[in-house]
Amino acid sequence: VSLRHALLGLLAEQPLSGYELTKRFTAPAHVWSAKHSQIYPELARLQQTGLIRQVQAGPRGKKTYAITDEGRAEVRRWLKTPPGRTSRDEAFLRVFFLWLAGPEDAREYLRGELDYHKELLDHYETLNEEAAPSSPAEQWTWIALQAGIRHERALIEWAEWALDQVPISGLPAGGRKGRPSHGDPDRQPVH
Amino acid sequence: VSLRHALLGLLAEQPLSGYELTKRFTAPAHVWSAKHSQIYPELARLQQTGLIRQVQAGPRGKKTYAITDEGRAEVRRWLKTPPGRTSRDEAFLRVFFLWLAGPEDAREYLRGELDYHKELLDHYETLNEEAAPSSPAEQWTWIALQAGIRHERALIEWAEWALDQVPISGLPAGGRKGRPSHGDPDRQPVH
DNA sequence: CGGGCCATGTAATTTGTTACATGATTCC
DNA sequence: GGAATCATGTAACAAATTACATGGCCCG
Repeated sequence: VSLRHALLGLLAEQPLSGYELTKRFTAPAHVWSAKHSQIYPELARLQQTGLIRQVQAGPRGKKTYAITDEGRAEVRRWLKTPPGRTSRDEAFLRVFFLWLAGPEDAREYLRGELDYHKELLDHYETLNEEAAPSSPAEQWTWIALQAGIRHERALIEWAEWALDQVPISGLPAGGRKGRPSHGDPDRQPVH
Repeated sequence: VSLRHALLGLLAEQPLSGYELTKRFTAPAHVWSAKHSQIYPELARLQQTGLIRQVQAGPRGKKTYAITDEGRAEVRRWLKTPPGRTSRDEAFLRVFFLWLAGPEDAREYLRGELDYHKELLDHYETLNEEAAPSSPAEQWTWIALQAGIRHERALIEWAEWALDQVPISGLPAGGRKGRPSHGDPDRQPVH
């Protein structure tokens, strides 16, 4: 049940409403994803169990929640348990099956990945330049951001390399120049 | 509905049984995760809709399935749709909340991440050395493997860097030596 | 006064996990 | 013959998505 802890963790930093929390989980560079229809009931449950409490009521029925001491204790307890390792990356999954597509479609897919990760990197680097972390929470967000940057850089380099691995069909042979050998010599390109 | 396509994609390479598919989704370096209790019903559904068919029956009630032409077409169609981008990385999520833990616990967490990614990298590099991809499917698996390797390397470097950012409590100041400045100068370590 | 966003909720459905259940084969 | 692993399934529950539903506030 990680959504619960994600909500608690964000509320530990500052009081927020369900709507504001939803935006955090929907934003482009989101770390965790969830829809409002999952968040509102979860907030209700958290309040019932005393891990958060409503601290404000604004216009339009806005409810702002803050974490309680029990909530903070729960996050700390959670942080000491081993993290779940269930990875489910659909974009990455598809790479394994690109042999089913033609070289044309495969290249298009990789180009799409390249663009996506370039955009994300760009976004992260903007955040990084604007960043001036003062609070501990902001400092850890900054540390996490560095992971994002390194991650995106790695994937961009990979996508560029991968594009170089799949031949350009429709062009006479010789379109690509020397590819660095990698482990096994004479590795043939796909297709 | 990505599990469906993951199953189809694997069956496109070779006929497999539910049990064998389950192993693929449970293995350490798995790209997608699923339990047998989700896989068996999904296989039944895929068979009913004609995307796969049973091609063999072995001992112990083993059923081996193969993809059909319609199934292959469905994978190709899927590959042309934009990939889902729902990221949910619990281990990464926790980093944002490490300010709630003490420096001691934060360091321990990062050390855990470092170990985990080192082990994975080691595993991937072993696979890479053993790799001799001949079929197109194996070649794309190999290309995907390179992404994994770059990914793990990036995260290992990040974890090492991050460990250097959080002070070692219980030791007199001066335990750490010069940290490279990164963007903003004089950025203070956490806590 | 109308369009866009703020703001919250519930219901229906799908997806995923955990637990329950069973039995065959192989290897020692 | 007993333990490990192969092998498949169902049921109950939890988590997540999609669709339904409603209304207030703000700005032009």
